[in-house]
Amino acid sequence: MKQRETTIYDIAERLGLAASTISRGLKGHHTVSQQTQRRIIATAEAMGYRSNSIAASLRTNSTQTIGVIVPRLDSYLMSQIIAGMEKVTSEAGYNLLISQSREMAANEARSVQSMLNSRVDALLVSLAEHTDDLAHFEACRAKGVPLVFFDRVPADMDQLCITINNEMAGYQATRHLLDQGARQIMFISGSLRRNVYEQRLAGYKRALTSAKIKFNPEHIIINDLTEEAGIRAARAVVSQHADGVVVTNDICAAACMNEVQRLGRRVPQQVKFTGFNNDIISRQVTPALTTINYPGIEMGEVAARHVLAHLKGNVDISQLENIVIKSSLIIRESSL
Amino acid sequence: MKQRETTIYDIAERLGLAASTISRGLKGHHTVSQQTQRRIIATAEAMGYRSNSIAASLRTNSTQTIGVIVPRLDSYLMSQIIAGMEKVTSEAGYNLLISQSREMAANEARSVQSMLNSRVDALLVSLAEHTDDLAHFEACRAKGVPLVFFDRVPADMDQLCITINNEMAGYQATRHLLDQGARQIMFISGSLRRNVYEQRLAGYKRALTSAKIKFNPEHIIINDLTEEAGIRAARAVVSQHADGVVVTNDICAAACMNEVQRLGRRVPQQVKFTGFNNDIISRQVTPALTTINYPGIEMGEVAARHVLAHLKGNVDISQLENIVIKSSLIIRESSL
DNA sequence: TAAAAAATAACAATCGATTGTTTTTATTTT
DNA sequence: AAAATAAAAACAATCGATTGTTATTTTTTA
Repeated sequence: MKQRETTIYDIAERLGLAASTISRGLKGHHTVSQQTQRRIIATAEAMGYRSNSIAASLRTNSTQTIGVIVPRLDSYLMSQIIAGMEKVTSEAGYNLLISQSREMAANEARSVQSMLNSRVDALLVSLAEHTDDLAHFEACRAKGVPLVFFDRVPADMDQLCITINNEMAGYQATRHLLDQGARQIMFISGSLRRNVYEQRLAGYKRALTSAKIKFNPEHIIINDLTEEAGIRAARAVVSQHADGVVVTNDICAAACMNEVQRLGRRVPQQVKFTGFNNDIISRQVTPALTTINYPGIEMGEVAARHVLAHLKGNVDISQLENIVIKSSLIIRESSL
Repeated sequence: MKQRETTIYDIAERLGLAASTISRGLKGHHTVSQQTQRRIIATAEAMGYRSNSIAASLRTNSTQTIGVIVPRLDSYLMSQIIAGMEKVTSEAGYNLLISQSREMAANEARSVQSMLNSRVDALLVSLAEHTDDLAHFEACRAKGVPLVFFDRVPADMDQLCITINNEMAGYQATRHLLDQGARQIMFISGSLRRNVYEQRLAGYKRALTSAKIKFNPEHIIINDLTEEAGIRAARAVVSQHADGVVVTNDICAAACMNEVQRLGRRVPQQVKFTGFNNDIISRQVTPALTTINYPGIEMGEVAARHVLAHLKGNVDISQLENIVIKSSLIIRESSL
C-alpha cells in the first residue's frame, strides 16, 4: 500500500506557482527570488515532500548510482573493498548498486545487463572465476558507461584496472621463504584463469629461478582457497616434504598451516608459510602468519575516486591503463 | 559521453508499429500476435535495445530495488548476511542498493532519506550503534515502504525483526562455562544500546543467577569488539583473575584469548573462552574457540524472502513481529 | 515618464515505458 | 453475405522532475 507521494505539482498548486518554479526554487536557482525560495522550501517541508530521483534520473539521464559486481560478497577482502567504495561514493552523493556473480560468468553477464538497464552511471567490476568471454562488457563501451576493473581484472582489455602488483607480491613471498632457507616450496592458489593468481604464480616462478631452483609442477596446488581446501592441501604438503608453502589467501593458509601442524610437522621450523591479504586471521593464528598486506579499503577508495573524477570530467579513465596499489610483505613467525 | 539509447519508439518507427505494441510485444502480452512478437524481439535485438528501467519505474511506481543499510560493510557477519540477501533477491529479479551508516545515526538517517528518494520498494536495516532516535524511519511508514530490521533491531517498534535468540545464546555460552567449572566469568561486549549485546548480557546474568553466582559489574567490559579492544581487555581478564570469558564477537575473542595466553595464562585450563558468530577465525585460532553459531547467510535469506513475499502480497509483514533464526553453541577446545 | 534592462515566473516540451480505451482488421456465426 | 465476435494494433494519457524559451513584473536608466 504505497501512498501517493507529494510532488512539485502539489506544492505548485498550494502556492499558486508553476511547477518549474518549484523545481528551481528547491535547488536554489538564482532565477527564483529568495523570498519565493523560502516559501517553497517551507511548504515542501510542511507537505513532507521528497524528491523523486526516478523522475529526475529519467529526465537528466543520470542516476547518481554506481554498479558494483564482485565474485562473492561474503569475503573479508571484498567487503573491505566495497566498504572503501561506499565511503567515497556516499560522500559524493552517489549510491551503490551491488551484486555478486558467485563466480559464474552467466550471473556476471546478467548483472551487467541489469545494471545497464538500471542506467548506472558507471560500473566497477571484479571478475568471476569462470569468466573468459568478456563480450558482456561490450555493451558498456557501446552505451558509453565507464567501466573500471579492480582486483580480478581482464588480461587484455583496454580498460582501467586497479590492482596490486601481484607478480611482485608472489615474488616477495617466495623470495622471503627462500631467504629463510626453504627449498621445496609449494604454491597453493586459486584458478590461474584469473590474473591475481596467475601473476602471483609468475612471481613465484621468478623467485625460484632467481635462486636457481627448478620449477616443479607437482608443487602447485589449484583449489578454491577455502578452509576445507587448505585442510585437504595439507596432506600434499606433508607427502611432498615441502619446507615452504606460499598460499594466495590467508584463510586457506591458516587452515592448511594448522592441519600441517596437526599432522605432526612443526611450523615454521620444518615448514614455513606465507599467506595473502593480511586478513585478521593472519594475526590471530598460531604461529602468526607472514602475509602480503592487501589494502582492500584503499583499493575500493581509489577505484571509486577515479570513477567519480571521470564522471565529473576531471579525469578521463580511457587515458589510464592500470593503477597499482602498494602492497607489502608482512613478516611474522610462520616463516622465521 | 553517454550514447543515446535505443527506445521502443525507435523500434516502433523501424517496424511501422505503435510504441505500445512494442512494449506489449517485448513482454509477450497476448494482444500482440506471435508473429509480430517475433519481429519485435528480433528488431530489438538487432538494434541493441535495452529496456530503460528508470522509465518503467517512473510509470509503474516500483523499482525492483531493495535498500539495505548496515552499520558497517567490512565485517564478515554483515557480508554473509548481505550475500544471503543478494542471492534471494537477485533470483527474484530485484536489485540491492547498499549503504553503511558507519555506526552513526546521522548517516543512517541520510541513507534512509536517500533510499526513499530512490524509491526503493522496501528497506532492510541493521541499526547503527549510536541510533537511539528512530524518527528517521517514520518516513517509511508514512510512505508505505515496507521496513524490516535484522540483527540489530529496535527495542520498541512495531515492525518485523529478524534476530537470533540473543538472550538464550548469552545464557548458553555462560552456562557452558559454568558447567565447565568457571566461576569468575567476564563478559566482553559491544555497546548495550543495541539489543544484540544487551540481550546477551541478560542471558549471561540469568546463567549466573541460575548458578547462584552474584553478578559483579567489574566483570563487564564494553568496547568496540575489535582486535585491539580484545588485546586491551586481556589485561583486565588477567588482573581480575577471571577463569572464564564470554565475548560477543569471535574476532575480539580470538585476539583477547591470544593475548591472555601471551600474558602467561593457560587456555582453557586457567581461563575458558567463548566467542560469538562462528567466524572462520574461531576454527583456526588455538585453542579452537567455543562459539555461538550465527547463521548470517540464512538470516539474510530469511529477511529477503519475507520482504519479497510481502511485496508479492503473499505475506503481510505488519502481521509479524519477530522471526528468530536458530543459533546454537558450538563447543571447541577453548572452553574444555 | 517612457524606454531599456534586469529579475521573476510561467509555458511547454521532454525523458521512455506503461496501460486503459478506442479503432481497425480478421474470423466466426447465422 | 451480413452481423456478431474475437484478435490485433493504434491512440493518448500518465508517471514527476528538468530546462530552454517566452511572458510578465519590477527596477533602472536616459
